[in-house]
Amino acid sequence: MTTDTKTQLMDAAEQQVRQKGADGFSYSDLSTAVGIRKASIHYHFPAKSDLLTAIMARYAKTVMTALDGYTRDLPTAGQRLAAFINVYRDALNEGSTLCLCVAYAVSQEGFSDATKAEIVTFRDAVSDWLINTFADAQTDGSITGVTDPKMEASHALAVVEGAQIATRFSEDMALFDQSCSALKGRITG
Amino acid sequence: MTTDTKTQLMDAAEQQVRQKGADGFSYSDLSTAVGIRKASIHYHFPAKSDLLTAIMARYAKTVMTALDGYTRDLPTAGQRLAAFINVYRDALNEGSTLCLCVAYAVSQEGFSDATKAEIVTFRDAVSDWLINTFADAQTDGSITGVTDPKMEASHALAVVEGAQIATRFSEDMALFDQSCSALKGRITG
DNA sequence: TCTTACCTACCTACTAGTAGATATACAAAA
DNA sequence: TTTTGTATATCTACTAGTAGGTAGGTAAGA
Repeated sequence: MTTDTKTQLMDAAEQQVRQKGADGFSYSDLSTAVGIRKASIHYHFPAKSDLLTAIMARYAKTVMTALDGYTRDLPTAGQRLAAFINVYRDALNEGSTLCLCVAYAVSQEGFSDATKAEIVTFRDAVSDWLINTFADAQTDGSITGVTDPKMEASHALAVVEGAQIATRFSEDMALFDQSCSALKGRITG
Repeated sequence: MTTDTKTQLMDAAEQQVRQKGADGFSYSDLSTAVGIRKASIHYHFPAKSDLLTAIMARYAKTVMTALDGYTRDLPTAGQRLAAFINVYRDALNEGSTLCLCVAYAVSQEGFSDATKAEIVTFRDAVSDWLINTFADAQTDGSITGVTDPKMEASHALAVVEGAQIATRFSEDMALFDQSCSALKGRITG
């Protein structure tokens, strides 16, 4: 099965952004990666900001589909939180790549409104998912000590994103696990 | 009192890195900010990597001096942890700037060995400070539920750095406080 | 007179982006 | 069936602007 050029471009761009940031790659890099002339990329994505927006939108869709899948398939809030942590663990690739959102955090100022909007929408969706998960935990008791789901949600997101940054420097996945273990330790079922 | 050019350059560079990342500013931007010709910057910092290394080293020194001051002046581990969280809170400037370390995280791959070494040294120093703080908490009881100081240290660092990222997008300091409140809530004295 | 701290003028390499030609495929009209 | 038209996806060749960095000169102070 051959992947169409547009998808190949998005794949390569996402990879590069997560490795080096939005300012860390060029259309020239991309053309080498995909095997297409630099100018041809502009056919699919007229401006770099279009590409940046497109990969953020796709990333949001992919992650939210996974999270919604956990809501459907995993019976307890604790299991869903564990799965959530694993999404951010897998995104690391042994420290070589970051979650797209973390990678976007630094360059954020130079982004187009469309890109920024896509990021905010994604973060809100993840937040809501976490709030629901912690609210469920209050009912099913699968996570200890939950009194404020909203607070727990922003705390949990900070932990996994912060753990990514730490692991990025150490290139040791054990540090990610150590950073998250206080959160994981509260899962009882 | 007039600040010397080298310091002015480092001040401007640090500001820009924390706003836009290491790839987000140029010697040209810097020359405008400081009022010196672009070529003259090379007199003080022959290569951009020299400047990047210098501001990381200075930042590390400043932060560690502050933290060591807390160890000296603040009687309980709880008070020291609260002060630590505040360092990362103040670094945010309402969401417009990040801690230099977080700002460096994305571009990290393209850095010189000297710059990387400076980052690692700094992170190790902060880690050690946190480990000592949590170890003290086990003795003075000023933070609840501390059983593993090393684990607590990496957890706490992840929380404050992750909280910075979240706040960066929302530009609402309340989100930083909310993300840290689970950690702060464990301080009893 | 040597050092410090700047300058002008320049270089090469790369950036995003544009213009216009071309090859292919597929469908409607002659 | 052949011709014509059109959309898709690519190409070559180019632009203006910016990147980091260098060469060599200059003015002031120790």
